[in-house]
Amino acid sequence: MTEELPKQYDPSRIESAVYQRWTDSRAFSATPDQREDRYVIMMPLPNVTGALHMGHAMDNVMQDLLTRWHRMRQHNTLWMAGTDHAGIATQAVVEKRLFELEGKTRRDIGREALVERIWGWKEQYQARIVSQQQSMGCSCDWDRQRFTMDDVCARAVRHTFFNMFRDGLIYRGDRLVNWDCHLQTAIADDEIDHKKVDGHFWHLRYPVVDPKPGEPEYIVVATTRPETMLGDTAVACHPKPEVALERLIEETREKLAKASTKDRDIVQEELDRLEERKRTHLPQLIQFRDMARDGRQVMLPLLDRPIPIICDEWAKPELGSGCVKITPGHDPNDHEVFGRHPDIGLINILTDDGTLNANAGPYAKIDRLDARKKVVADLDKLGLLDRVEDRKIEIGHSDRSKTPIEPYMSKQWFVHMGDVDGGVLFGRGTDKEFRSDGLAQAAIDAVDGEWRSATDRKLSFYPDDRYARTYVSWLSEKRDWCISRQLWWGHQIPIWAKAMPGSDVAAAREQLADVIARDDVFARVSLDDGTSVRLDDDAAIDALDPSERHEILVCLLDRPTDGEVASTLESLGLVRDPDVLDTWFSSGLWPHSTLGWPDAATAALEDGQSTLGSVDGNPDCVDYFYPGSCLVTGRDIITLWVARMVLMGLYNIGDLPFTDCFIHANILDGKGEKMSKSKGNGIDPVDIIEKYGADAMRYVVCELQTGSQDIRLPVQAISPHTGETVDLATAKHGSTMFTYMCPTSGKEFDVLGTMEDVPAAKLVSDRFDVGRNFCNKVWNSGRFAFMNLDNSQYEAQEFANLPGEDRWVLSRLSAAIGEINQQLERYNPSAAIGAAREFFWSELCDWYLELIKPRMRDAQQAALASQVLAAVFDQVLRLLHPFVPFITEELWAKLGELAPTRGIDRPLAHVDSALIRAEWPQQRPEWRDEALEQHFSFLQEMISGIRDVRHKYNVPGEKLDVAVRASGDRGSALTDSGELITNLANLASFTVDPEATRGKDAATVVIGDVELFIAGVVDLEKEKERLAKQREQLVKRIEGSKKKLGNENFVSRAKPEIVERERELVVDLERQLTTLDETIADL
RNA sequence: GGGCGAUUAGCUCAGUUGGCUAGAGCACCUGCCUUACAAGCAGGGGGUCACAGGUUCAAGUCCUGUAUCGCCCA
Repeated sequence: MTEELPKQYDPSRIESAVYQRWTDSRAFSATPDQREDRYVIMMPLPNVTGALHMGHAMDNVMQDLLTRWHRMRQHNTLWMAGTDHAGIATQAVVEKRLFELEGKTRRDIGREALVERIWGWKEQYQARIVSQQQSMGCSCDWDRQRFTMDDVCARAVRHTFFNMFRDGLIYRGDRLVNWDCHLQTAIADDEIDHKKVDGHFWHLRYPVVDPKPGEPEYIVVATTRPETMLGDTAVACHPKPEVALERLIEETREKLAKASTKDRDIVQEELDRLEERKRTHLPQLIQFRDMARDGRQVMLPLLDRPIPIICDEWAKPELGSGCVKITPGHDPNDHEVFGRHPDIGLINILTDDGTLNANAGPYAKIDRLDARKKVVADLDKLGLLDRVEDRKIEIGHSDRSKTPIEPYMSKQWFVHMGDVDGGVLFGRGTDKEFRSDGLAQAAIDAVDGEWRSATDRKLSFYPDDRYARTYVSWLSEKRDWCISRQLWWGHQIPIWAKAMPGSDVAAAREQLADVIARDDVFARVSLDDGTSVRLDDDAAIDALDPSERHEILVCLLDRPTDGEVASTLESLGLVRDPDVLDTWFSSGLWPHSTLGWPDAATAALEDGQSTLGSVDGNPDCVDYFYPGSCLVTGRDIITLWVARMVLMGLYNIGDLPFTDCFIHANILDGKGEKMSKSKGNGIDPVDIIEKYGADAMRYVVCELQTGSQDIRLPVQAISPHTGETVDLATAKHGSTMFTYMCPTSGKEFDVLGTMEDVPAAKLVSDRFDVGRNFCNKVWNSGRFAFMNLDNSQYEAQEFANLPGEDRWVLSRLSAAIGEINQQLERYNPSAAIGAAREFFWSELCDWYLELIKPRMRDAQQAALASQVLAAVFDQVLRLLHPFVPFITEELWAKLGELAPTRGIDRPLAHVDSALIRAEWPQQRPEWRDEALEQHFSFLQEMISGIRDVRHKYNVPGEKLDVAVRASGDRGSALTDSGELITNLANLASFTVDPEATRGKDAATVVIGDVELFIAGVVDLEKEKERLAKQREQLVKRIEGSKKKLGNENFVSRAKPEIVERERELVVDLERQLTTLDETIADL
């Protein structure tokens, strides 16, 4: 026998050693081979901005669960790990730190030095993230780890960019973008946080140029950003104010008719206002319209620039004066107006850093927010400030710098998402090549339509398909994707450019002839209207307008090219674009870039990494592991990332990166706020693991993952002053949002770990107690098993000859395997682990282990009992392994020492391998025995009944005499189970007799059709009371059922089997009532 | 403003196509240190399924509205 295990499970004693065994034996590594069954999960790459919290732990545990499950099913399983450079986020963190610690900006130290510092930050956090993931037990193939900026990924980025540029899907254009003045970069729509703040609505007067008699002297326009008036190029009024107003009134009437009593007053008020407005304002609105048609102008104050009055539906006749100022350079809606009226022109008044430029005249070089005050003051002085209104306004703030976003015209690079004439070719040059209308449309079809890839794949969302709608509705907008960022950290755009008049283009083309003839170079000439022509398209080049300014854009395919070709380009005056690509451009390629695409054989690997090319005649990694299986993530990045991966995968390879998208819950804190490190409510999974163990953490996380319902995890801090736990949902804050008061010591502590003078607290949650308890139970069931497996031998057994309890536990085991499989297939980890727990704890531990204890003490019976125990325990460890891998692997090793061969009718496979690679349990339908299970339920009910009486009459430890009145099959079955009942109910004697009667001091228990008489315990009054209570409940149920059956409609309309079931129930209940009544009468 | 969710025991959550007495864990109460496990065992109490209507023989489940909370988009 091996050394006895300690009574309490101590995860810290085994976890790192077990993990070491896995990595030493290369248990996680995946290599292409001849297996058809394969399973590939690409980790949603955490970004290197900071350490992981419990939200990431959820994501990682779900992936590890699926990975381990499939690996045990003997699929060739790859879980690809890695990290994301997260361009703007990481640069912002490092810049912020640079400023805080050294008082320097990025411009002070320069591009190269900043990028070097960011690499340093990345190394630090990547290592931290990987160590966190390893503590959790993540079984990724670490040898294949990638980083979105490493050589393999960078090459994929370059190839994709090149191909898209060649196909005309990437273009450069002047666009209104969301500008972060602090970070000085464009940011994507989804990086903006809309906040409601107290603001003002300034009403400004623009004098009418040469007003005719009866015309107003000025037109009033309103704005929340008065400084933008410096960029105004028009004032707009509605082309059909009378129609627009009438329509609004009509709509409001309809709304009123449908309004609830509560809203009625508000809607009525609005209706009154509109009707009043029609009476008072309509003539003036019509007058404005006529002035616009007449080509009249207003004088833009401060700059004294005449600007036209135009008609456009963007003007709202129901609001303010009915006229609106048009600032195409600094407002997206106004920019659309400009699109309809290009003649008005567009003026940019901003510079990159948010100060005004020369177009702002006297306001140049002033910050926009200071200029706002000055503009307002100056207008006021001129008597042109009509009034100022206080108002809640919504302002977009940069997610990264937390400063207000400005709409800003700038040259940016875009991916064309919409449909293209002639369509887009996907998977060019592969055997999966197909054509679709456009990039977005292909990604929509992947989930929404009849479309299937060449390998018959489509995309589905689990466990709730409603997220397919989120995905489709976002893609349906087909908005072009701005992929350039004015940052220094990221993949620099591989374009060299030079602007020149059309007349010079032909000459430039001659100079570049050798370069553009190369396969790895592609050149275009960008035209003013945003389109472009190929530089090698002679006819198009000759047709260029010689007086227009054009820009030659040369794209280089690969980094090795850059050296020689770039110097040629630069000698000709072309300059490399300084911008970098949006992070999602590289992470969108993740499912194939990591595998070595476009050419696995030549992928440049780092030391110690597994090769991506083919080995021993097996396929290379791209061919074998792409398309993958499942993406596991939270719902917040469906649009950001899932959609991008799909369209990039389709474009480059012609197939989906995965077929299943498993959307799991987000982890919230006790107050219902999303967990985040920067909010101070983020629990570090490592703190949980230190306190409870990795398996306990995993167990609870699995149990929490039900549907896509978000999960509340009450957070407690461990006070650094007293060591006690403090619930953060109710604790009082200290001097800041991130500090709390320790109730006992009255001292302050910090939850971010960033304050210098305040001690930091670890964050934990008592929700993990459950997991720790579960692991301890598993551990102790192991202790029990090992104590009894001394002489365990394997000998093939005939299932039918096994004792009842053995057949019962094997029947239940088979059911549990089926249930666990089904729940895992449905992406319901909570139900899966619930089923596993139910079998392990409530059936195996609570009943089976208790049942075999007497057999274990009997030398004759011990051998068989321990053989069955070893086999069942083997299966339990396998079933639990994907959920709680460390403890099961440890116990598995011990089990192997004691019972090297295990099984019932045949030896189980893989007993000598590590559990992580052992075969997943097979269901044995022939072991299911429903009748036996029913008999056991009956026994369990009887034993509970006896225990209840024992408890009620306060005879906890005494051996009792029990007689049962039962006959026929039931009687003989009970006779057979006599020993079992005697043991579990702790009886002195157990007799079955069709004629048994209640002794005068016996308590009675009625279960179904039998009566139990428990001798020597009864207190007559108490017994009457107890039975009367039972009778009352019984009568209530009978009445309920009879009422149902008395209902004509129920009998005629309900399904026959439902009615029949109800009838049987009444018969059964009434029989029980009769028995009970007899007993009561007897008393 | 538009869309999607949620509301079930003190807490955190399950509850399949409507159909037996609405479940689990934690917490609580009672009794047990029974030689695997007190991080355990045995027993128990606790719910007008947010509210109001409707459909149905039958509603936690389906429909409509209301309230509160959350998320996404504009």
